[in-house]
Amino acid sequence: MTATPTPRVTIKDVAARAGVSKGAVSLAFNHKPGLSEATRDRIFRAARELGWAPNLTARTLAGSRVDVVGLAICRPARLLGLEPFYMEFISGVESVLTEHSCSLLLRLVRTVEEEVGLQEAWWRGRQIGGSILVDFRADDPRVAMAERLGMPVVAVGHPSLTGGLTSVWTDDATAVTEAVRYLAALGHRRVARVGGAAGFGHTAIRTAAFDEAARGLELAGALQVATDFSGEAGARATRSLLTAAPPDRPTAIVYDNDIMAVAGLSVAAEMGLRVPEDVSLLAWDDSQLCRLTHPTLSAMSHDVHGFGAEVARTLFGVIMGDGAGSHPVPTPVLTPRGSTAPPR
Amino acid sequence: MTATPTPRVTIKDVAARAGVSKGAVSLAFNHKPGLSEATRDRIFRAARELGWAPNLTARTLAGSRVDVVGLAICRPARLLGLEPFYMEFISGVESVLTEHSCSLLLRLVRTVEEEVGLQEAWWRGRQIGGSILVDFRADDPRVAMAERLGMPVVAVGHPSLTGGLTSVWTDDATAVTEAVRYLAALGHRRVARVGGAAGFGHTAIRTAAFDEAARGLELAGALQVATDFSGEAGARATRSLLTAAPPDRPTAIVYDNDIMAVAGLSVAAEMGLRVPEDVSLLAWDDSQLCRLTHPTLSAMSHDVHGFGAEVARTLFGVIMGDGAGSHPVPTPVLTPRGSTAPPR
DNA sequence: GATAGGGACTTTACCGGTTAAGACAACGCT
DNA sequence: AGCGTTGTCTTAACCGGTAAAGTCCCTATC
Repeated sequence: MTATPTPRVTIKDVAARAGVSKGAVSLAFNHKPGLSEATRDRIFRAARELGWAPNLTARTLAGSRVDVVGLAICRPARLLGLEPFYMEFISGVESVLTEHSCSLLLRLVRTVEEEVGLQEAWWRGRQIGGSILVDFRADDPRVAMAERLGMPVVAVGHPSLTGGLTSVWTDDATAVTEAVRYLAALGHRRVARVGGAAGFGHTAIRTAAFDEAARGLELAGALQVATDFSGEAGARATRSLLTAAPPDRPTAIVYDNDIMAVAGLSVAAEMGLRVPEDVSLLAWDDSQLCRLTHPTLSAMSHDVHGFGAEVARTLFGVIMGDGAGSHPVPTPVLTPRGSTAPPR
Repeated sequence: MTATPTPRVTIKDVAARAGVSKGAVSLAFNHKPGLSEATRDRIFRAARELGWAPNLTARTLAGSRVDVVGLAICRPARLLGLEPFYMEFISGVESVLTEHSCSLLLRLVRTVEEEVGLQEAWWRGRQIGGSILVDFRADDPRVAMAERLGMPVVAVGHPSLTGGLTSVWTDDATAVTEAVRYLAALGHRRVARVGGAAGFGHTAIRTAAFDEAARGLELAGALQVATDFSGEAGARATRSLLTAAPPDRPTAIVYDNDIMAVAGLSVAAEMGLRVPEDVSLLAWDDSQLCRLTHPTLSAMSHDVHGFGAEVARTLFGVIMGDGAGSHPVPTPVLTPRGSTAPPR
């Protein structure tokens, strides 16, 4: 990959035009003291006339800031396209990065090991000033990696999974409990949950919380199914749950994301079951998708955009030297819509 | 944004350990001739032992390759989260980039002007080796920009919009025509289209093609509505189209993306109209979403993932010096599912 | 035996910035 | 007058690589 040669204007040209040294130009552009207002003006004028802006690569190499942050997502590419969560999360991250004239370096990887290698290469190569780590699993190798490299990162995930790293997280356990309590309060005794991929730490947390809540409420049934987060898997899981005969069939199903809930909704329709009369459905993540279905989907909603923004803000903090900390963001709250009601 | 200091191992350390000069290490790592096998081995061993990988920033500055490509998307962040298209497109792009150990620099921008500034800064700053330009509009300033900078780019859009730039595009006009013909063949005489944002070039192309097709087939009605691509807008548009009394009411609606079609589907349900008996719906882009609704959505489907991959491949070609060219990818094809049928 | 031609490395000059240290004039103070 | 400050700007080293030019030695050639 060779770059096409272009006559690029450098700091030297600006210095020459302003009649100063390149050091002076550097001082001016970094708003550092040691220059008279007059010279500063001349330098900025010269730069403007030449259309010059500092070369970020050189600036990075020279050891100052790095205005790129990394994000590697470890999920099959095709699956990702479908999940509104990430795109919304990214757009939240971007919204904060943009304010700092910072860009996002994105890469899809196949395995955690591949991600570790990538993050390390990025960091050593000074490609990034810090990184956002997502989708934590138990004993995640990225905890050790970040510590070993001394790389500023923010871990998206529950502190129990992210070791000593600065983390931003939602209290999924509480949210799951709230969801189950709500359904129980409506009168449901047989509740099921279509969960995410078993490998993920947050899935495990939700699974445990669901079990506990069901036990606590002494529900008659509390089945859980693991999926890969895809709509197809959600549909399959729903179909298998709903084929049970009425007394055993769950009267309410909680989904781990909204795309699976949408799939579940259409499976119910396909099986001739009415929502919410015959079965109640409750989504998670609550993208706009939940408001576009009929009936609209009740959901455990949280502000994914704001979540991403908070992650980015926290990362800037870490880069600036803030000590490790745990930043909970608001727990997902129940937003009842048309897909939940008391069982018949 | 300051980088935390970390003892980084550099080419010098590797050179010292292997007992050679750093020039030799550079030769070895770039697979250039002029080194004996024995030395090469020693160098690689030393590098492995120290866990060294070339610093990409320095490599870039020294004027060789740049292994990052840019992508700026000009759409309100919140809207983006919802559109499966981009995430799938990006994952297609990524799939090819990954093979080349190349990363994607992503940024959301508010206006085309902002994008022009950003791309220019990226390019001048040698942050990127090339860029992917999307969402072309008539007289797009990015055409002149790319030519002025001599920056390798690939334009995603019809050649009539992308000037002399290398472009990758789908033949939307033909696809729209096929869609209308299909609906007409089913017996529909009143067909409507819920289109995308008026500013976009591809929207204009589809609008014109729709008009022409409707005229050619002498349809009784061929209304078109512009939206911002959001589900809400799609729902609004559908609602207004379907409130007309039966003789004037369209019996079929074509949508410019799938999210609006999903919204349309639920509006129909909400209004007590059955799909496809009372009104046929036809989506565009065909993400997995279309297979998750009930009824499933007929769609003009194209391989968005493959589209993204082709764009990335083409960009590599341009960077390697391929002349400008026009790369059509397969025209979206009609995939009939459950949401289209002859009108009653 | 002098010369040419390679192969295998090393030297050295960048790339385009940052930054610590140095130079120099003007100023205030004893 | 002599001297330490300040303020303003320049110098030069450095960041971590790349690549052209140079060095050195070994071998083939006339």
